[in-house]
Amino acid sequence: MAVAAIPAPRQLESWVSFLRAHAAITRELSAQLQREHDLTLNDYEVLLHLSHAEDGRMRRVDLAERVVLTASGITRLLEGLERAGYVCKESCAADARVSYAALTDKGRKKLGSAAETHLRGVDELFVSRYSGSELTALAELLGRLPVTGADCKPESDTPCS
Amino acid sequence: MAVAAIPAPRQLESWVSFLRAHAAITRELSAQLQREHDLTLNDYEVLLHLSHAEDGRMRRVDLAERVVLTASGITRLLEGLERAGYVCKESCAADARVSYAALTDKGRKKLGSAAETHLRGVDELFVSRYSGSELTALAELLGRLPVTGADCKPESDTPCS
DNA sequence: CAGCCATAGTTGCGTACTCAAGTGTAGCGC
DNA sequence: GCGCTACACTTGAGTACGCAACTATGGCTG
Repeated sequence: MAVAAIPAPRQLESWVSFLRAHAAITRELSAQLQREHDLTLNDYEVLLHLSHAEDGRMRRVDLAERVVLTASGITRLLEGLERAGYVCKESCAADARVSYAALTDKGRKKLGSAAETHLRGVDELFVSRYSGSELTALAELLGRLPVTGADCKPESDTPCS
Repeated sequence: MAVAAIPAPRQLESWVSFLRAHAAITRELSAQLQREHDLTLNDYEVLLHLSHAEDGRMRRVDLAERVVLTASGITRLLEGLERAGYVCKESCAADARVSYAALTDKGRKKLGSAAETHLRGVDELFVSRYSGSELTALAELLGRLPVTGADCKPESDTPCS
């Protein structure tokens, strides 16, 4: 019957904490970014990834994987960032299928100011609750988790060159 | 300027892992539940919380806090579960403002079968990646994170009695 | 009792996504 | 060259929320 079952065994506690904490923190951080900079948390993450990428640009599909969105999700997200002038579309000479999202100067500047807000928030809600060694441990543990159905795929920076 | 800044210091690694892992895992788990049982991850969580509650029912507002949704979010989510017959609305004799969400037999049964899928998924994607002591450590660490702007508030089971 | 603020819940509207179906291009076997 | 599957991306339709504004009730203070 499994009626009285629905077990909430000890091992699941961390899972539950994980769910709840994520929901609460990202909600707050997203609200902060929205209020102060009119950016989503995902918008911010996209700008951040672009800023770290070679030439400040990435293939849309790789970007999607980084922020764990679908192809269509990235299209719409970038739509907004393009409209705001933070990124622009570039095409690839070697492969007409791919188009890049490239960070503009305006976007880089925006990221700089949004980063202040965001880093403060992350620090307050996340980092400050742990010691240095705890953060290291946490990073190691969380790093084992899958990132897509096909698991981790940390580097895919061979676009079409 | 902060242009070259946008620091991705070591301490933020765990934060980034946290974000990505959550997005990837919940996406997969939600897709599983949707495919096999036509339930959202949040639907499932709500049924689960109800099943643990006294008399299988909770105030909507408490439920909202548990699953980290807003009041309106809970209203709409419960709308769906009520339509499906998994929960039903009950009013409170002592306080006409509150209404309960109560688990039906059908809902309990549904939860039982969905739990198999879900627990398998959680185990596969989360639990199995850690040892017992690691899980304990993780639970402790994640348990420190805030759950709302007003922080943790683990027990609020004094509805109107 | 009247007046007032807090609380529980709902509703309108906007948004950030997803999935499925479509377009255009690349690279393959022949 | 002609088809064929694979890929990068876009588009249409639908969904799961959040926020702000609303109603209805409760409890408090005079």
